[in-house]
Amino acid sequence: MTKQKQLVLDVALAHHDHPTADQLYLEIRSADSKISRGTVYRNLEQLSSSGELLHVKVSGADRFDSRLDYHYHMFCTCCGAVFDVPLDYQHDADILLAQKTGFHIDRHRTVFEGLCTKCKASQ
Amino acid sequence: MTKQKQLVLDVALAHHDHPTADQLYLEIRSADSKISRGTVYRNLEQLSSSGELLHVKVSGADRFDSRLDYHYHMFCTCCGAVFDVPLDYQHDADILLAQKTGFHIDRHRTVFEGLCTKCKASQ
DNA sequence: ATGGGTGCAAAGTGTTTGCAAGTAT
DNA sequence: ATACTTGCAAACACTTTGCACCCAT
Repeated sequence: MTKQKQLVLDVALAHHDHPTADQLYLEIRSADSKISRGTVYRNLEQLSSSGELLHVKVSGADRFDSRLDYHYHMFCTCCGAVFDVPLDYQHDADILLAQKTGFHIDRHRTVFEGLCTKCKASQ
Repeated sequence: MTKQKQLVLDVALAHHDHPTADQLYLEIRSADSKISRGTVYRNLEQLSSSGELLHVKVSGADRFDSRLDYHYHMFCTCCGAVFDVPLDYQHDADILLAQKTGFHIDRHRTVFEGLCTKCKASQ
């Protein structure tokens, strides 16, 4: 755990929205003006594959989440914001699908699409 | 509906796997060697926003699907293949989430991750 | 000294866009 | 004529990578 990696983790964990790698890079950059994009991307990748961060895969730019449990997201198609969703993860679906298909299922990712409260109001 | 757009639609509809835009471009290219990437991408975008194709958003490269009803997908993390999944679309979840959050929910997209039968066997 | 991590810049991948020319109404 | 679509190439956004260098063991 180098100090760059620690910094990447700290900044990512401080977020409760769902920043993209590049947003994190820019923010981290203001704490360590020497750190490079490559290092930030490499460390985000490592941290999420070792389970210290969650990699949220939405089309466009991937995002990172400090919440580690499996949960769903909502993507506002108007402003691009990503929210955590208060619905339970459906483990059953993974089990059922594995039974039906013979696939090995690790997990699923669900992203709801629509308008957040703000954008809904301004339409 | 230009003949380029028709060609894009025909080739896309002929698929029952889930080709990326670029795979479709390369294939279409063999029927019309003059067609450009821009045209293929533009038409795929138009066709999916008008509901003639389904745009499947997976991280990496977006894919297109000839099945128009909302349904889920399974992404093999080993070989990269994308499969349709035999589970019902959970409309309830959209309604429930809208009630809980006040968001306007259009739909959700679910992608299962794991190993397809082939990759599971070869591990 | 050695092995992994870093900064940098270049390359890669997937996609969009500006524009002149072409096509259909 | 007019509005829209095309082909092309350049630009774009996001991410990965090669490499020389640095740092901690």
